[in-house]
Amino acid sequence: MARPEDALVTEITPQSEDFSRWYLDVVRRAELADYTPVKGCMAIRPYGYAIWELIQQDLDRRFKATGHVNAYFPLFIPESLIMREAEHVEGFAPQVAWVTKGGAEELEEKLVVRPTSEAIFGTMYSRWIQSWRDLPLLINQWANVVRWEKVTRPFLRTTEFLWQEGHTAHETEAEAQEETLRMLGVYKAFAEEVLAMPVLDGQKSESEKFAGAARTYSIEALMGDGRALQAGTSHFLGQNFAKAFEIRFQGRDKTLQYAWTTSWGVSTRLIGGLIMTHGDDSGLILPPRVAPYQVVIVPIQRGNWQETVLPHAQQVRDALQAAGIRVFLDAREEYTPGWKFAEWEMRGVPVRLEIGPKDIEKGQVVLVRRDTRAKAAASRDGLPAHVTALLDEVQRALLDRARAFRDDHTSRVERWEEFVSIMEGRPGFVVARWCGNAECEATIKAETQATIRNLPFEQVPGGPCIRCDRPAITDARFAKAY
RNA sequence: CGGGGCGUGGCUCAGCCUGGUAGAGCACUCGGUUCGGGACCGAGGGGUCGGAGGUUCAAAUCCUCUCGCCCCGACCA
Repeated sequence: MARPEDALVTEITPQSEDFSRWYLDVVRRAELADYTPVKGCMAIRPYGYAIWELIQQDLDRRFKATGHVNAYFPLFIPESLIMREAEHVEGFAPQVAWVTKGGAEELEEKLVVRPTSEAIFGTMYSRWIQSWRDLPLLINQWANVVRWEKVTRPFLRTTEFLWQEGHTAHETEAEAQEETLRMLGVYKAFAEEVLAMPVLDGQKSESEKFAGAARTYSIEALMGDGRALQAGTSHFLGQNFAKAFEIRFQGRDKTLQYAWTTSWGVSTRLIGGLIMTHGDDSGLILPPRVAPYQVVIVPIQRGNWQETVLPHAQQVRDALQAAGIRVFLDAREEYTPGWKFAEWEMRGVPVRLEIGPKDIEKGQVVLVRRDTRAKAAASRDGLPAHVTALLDEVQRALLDRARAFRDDHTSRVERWEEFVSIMEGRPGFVVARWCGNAECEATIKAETQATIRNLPFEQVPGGPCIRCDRPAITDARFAKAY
């Protein structure tokens, strides 16, 4: 029996206080991350980092498949470089950490700890790009960045975080635009296929776009408490950064032209999204494709189990491992099976495999799904194929469930009163017509806390703005956001 | 940065109002019995009560300052 003092919040409620308490509990108890003495900075623990590694591997394959290569750029950026793009500085100035001393020496020029790397990429690209033959230049880096946030929360917003940032330069506007949307598509596919996290892709409003970008696109996911999470962004930078950093090339027509650039990134925030999309009262639920352990084997330690049960458990482990399944045999003697069940549920392992004397007699094992807790015996003959199929099924079921939840909490709204009542009560995405006016957007935010998450690509034309009754120019997705 | 709450063994907290020998549960260590949903018995170890200053014969407790965390707002991946 679960002891009451060990239970999580008994029900995941949409009230943000309980949900956020639940979230912090899961992060800590699933051993994903922990607070450090460094303000606003967390330590990602090995289990949490293993999830990040799986995310990295999969994304990296997708980046390579679309022609990108990895490189690494400096952590420090001289003040003069970051100052070159006016909107960019203005946008990031309140959030940057400064280095003013090196050893005992006061620095002649202050350095910022990169909040993002457009400035240094731009500087290097200006040296590397001379001719249209040098384009496109498609580079990604895996790095840490620092943003001096006022309020932090593990994975969702920390002072320092890990991410990947792709920076590309192109010959034409159309090519750069195509790249921007291509990478948004990569993110969407990754989020849905791997994280089982359905997302809505669209364009950011002017007020929400990246500082210095011409256009920003995002994917937005819906968390269990009905708030939206920006899960990835892709920016069409136009020639803004090319002009600021003098990224010029001689074109096919012999004229000197500015390149068209893009940048795009996702961060360890995805792990926060994963937790809040799939978790339940027993803790984390990991989609198999990002589960460090896809199967945990719990041997039933009865009698002389080391000799009667353990060899069978090892054999099962080896068979699953040979089939490419990430499996862990939990043979720790100091914990009872019940304790291990709860522990691995907390940590989100998609499938638990129990094996004890009864099973060995019958030539079977017991498989338990984390997402539904459904328990079934399975023959040891053909087990790897069976488990592989089960993992695929769990992966699919998680996406279906998350999508059903998201659709359930997405409504199209025509009347302002309805908009307000949804934001007050059951939260979620609200799709409504909008005039395109920034003040109107700000008013909506002030009155309801809802912001425009993005503007859908598919538009339903006509009609007045949801708030101000001026003619709408676009549909917009609204939500309270993290 | 505003408004509210909280800092006491690793964790969750009681004790504070009304000053007087630092507590509980869990976790941890050792021994034994257990083990198919967070086992049980016995014996142990561990805290200058976030920090600094003050009041007092005496401070976890009262006062001042400070640091940190959590929640609600303004800024953000």
